[in-house]
Amino acid sequence: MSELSSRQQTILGLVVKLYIATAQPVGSRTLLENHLDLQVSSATIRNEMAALEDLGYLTHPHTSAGRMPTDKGYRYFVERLLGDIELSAAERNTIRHQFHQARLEMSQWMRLAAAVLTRSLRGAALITAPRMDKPRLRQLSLLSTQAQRALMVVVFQGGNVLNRSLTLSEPTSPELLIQLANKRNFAFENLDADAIRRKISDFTDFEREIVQHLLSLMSSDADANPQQIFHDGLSEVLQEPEFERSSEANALVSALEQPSFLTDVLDAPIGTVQVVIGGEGRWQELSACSLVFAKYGVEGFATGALGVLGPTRMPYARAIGTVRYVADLMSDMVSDLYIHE
Amino acid sequence: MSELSSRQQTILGLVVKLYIATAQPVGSRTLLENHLDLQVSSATIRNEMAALEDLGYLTHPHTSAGRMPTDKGYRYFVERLLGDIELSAAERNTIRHQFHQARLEMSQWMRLAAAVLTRSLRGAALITAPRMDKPRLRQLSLLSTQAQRALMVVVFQGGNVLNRSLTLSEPTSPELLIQLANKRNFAFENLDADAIRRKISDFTDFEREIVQHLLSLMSSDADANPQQIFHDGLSEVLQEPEFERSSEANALVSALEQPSFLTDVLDAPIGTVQVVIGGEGRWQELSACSLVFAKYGVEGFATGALGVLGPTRMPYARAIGTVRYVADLMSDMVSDLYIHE
DNA sequence: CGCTAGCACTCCGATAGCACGACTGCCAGA
DNA sequence: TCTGGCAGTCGTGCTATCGGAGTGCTAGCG
Repeated sequence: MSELSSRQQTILGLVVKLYIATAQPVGSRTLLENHLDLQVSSATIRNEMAALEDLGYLTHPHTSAGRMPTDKGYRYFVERLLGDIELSAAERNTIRHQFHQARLEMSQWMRLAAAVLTRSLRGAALITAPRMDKPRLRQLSLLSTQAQRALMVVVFQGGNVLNRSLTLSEPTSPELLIQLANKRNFAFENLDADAIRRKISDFTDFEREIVQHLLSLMSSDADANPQQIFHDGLSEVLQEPEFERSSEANALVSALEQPSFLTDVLDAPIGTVQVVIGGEGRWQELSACSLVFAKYGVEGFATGALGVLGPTRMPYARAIGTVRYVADLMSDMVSDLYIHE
Repeated sequence: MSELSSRQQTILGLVVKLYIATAQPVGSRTLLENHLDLQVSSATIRNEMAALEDLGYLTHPHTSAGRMPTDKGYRYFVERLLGDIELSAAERNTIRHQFHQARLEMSQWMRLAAAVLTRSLRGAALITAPRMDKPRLRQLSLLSTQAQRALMVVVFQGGNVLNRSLTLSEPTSPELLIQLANKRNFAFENLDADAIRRKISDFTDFEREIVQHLLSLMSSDADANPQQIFHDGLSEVLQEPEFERSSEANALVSALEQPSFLTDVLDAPIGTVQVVIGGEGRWQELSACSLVFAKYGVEGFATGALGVLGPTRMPYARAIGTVRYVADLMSDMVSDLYIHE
């Protein structure tokens, strides 16, 4: 990314901001009218704009239209021109306050996080539940439901609860199931899947059958335990002018409905906010969108992702600030709730 | 609803069918071309169409356009003109087969039901989890997580599992919690919320605190336990021509995002398939849509709803047949899984 | 050498006019 | 009671036109 003169940076920044605000291509004259403090003429701006276009930061929808940023232009803007992106103390307070009022429950917090992002950014909020990295067993229950059927309830260290109903290969008495659960409960307490797998040779065939189910439940295998992506605010995004044409809107909705899609996209180191602009070449469906997201949770323990999806013409500063703050809050939640002292 | 002559019924039926197939207003000549067996002239058809319009079953978008059905026309069609709406044996088999391959789990079945509806009807599928009418307790666990925090895991008769983390009013030892859970476990086994509430006077303050949480978890109160509505196939619907204009699409998406909205709509006696056409006057947002849905489950025990949302121009016969069949399958699932012998 | 003023040029979008085709409504006659 | 035919209505697609917004270029100024 070659260096831009200071004046080019200013102009690029102004074009991006104005375009974000108005959704209209901005011309040299319009730019001047909105920023009277620019001490140059419109002709100069035209020259600089042409230069920025040659460098790939701006485009033209057609000859006699104003300029609008390219994805590269947005990227430069986000990485180099974005100043202070901390939320104000007042905004932080409002958000924090809402979280403190909610019940101590992950699903509540997720719903709330989505609502906060949606409301403050007018975009679609996405959030995945935190997934445990190496879940360790806390308690295993087996309850008989029918002769060859049982319900397995597993509580993990940290308070995650999963359950699954099993079909058994042979009829089994309720007592036997309880007995088995109690036995394994002590033996497996605090172990992760690998440790349990190492013990598997000690078991009878029947025990092994049960333990296989347990292991499948504990694996973070996407097939066995599909990850729910909670989303909210889709209708907000669809109101943006770029989704007037139904084909654009459709691409977005389809993308969101593909369950695998977002888990592919939402991968980031924890603590940083990632920005994917216009699908960044890799995701055709997102060509009109940007995604601002962050991983939250405690690395190596339990992590999830949350973010906001909007048109490329998105208020990046606010988005980055808000996503970061909400992710921090959610991380606190995870470490508070899951890592009990 | 006044009586129509047999010829008027035929014509209304043909208009509805043709309009559903083509999404174009159908004129008298077009109707004849598609149904050469009609032994009348186009002029006669025009007369009958005019009569049907006077009676409110058809409209005109403008003077020189063909006719299209009104909501009243659709309703007449659905209630009086729809013949055999059983699925063919082959279709039933295909669907049943898919269900038998799935794991024995409600969430899996819901996902599958949604997928089946979406694929066979090209509409958005909606489905709520079965909610127990009077849940009876099977097992209660209390696990200590922090000094003043505990995790409550409740298994209901039938194998539903819910959990919630609690904040306690005073520090409590893990042992005490386990002890309490065990004690209540026996006392509450197989009781419903009312029966438990009747016993509440026997308890110490601390026990009462816990039991309050238990009761809130057992109540089907919408605030305490918001009902998830799973949906799929939204993008299919948005491809229909009536959602070209983004405002229509938006109304639909907003409606789906309002959590309370669908629980209001989806209320029906079990066993029958309900059809809501064009929002039926009550739901503004659905004015371009129809909703074909049914309640499933076992009345008085656990029930949910499932259905399909599409444009009013929807293939009602297929929709009603498919929704009914899938609802039946889901009911079997509920009685099989929840009411263990 | 950089900046500016001015001008020619391009292109979009809105508007109007026109011909075409689809359909209705109606009337007279079988 | 039905039908054939005809006049009338209205949307659609095509074309032409016009104004406006904005660019690119060039000559001239500091």
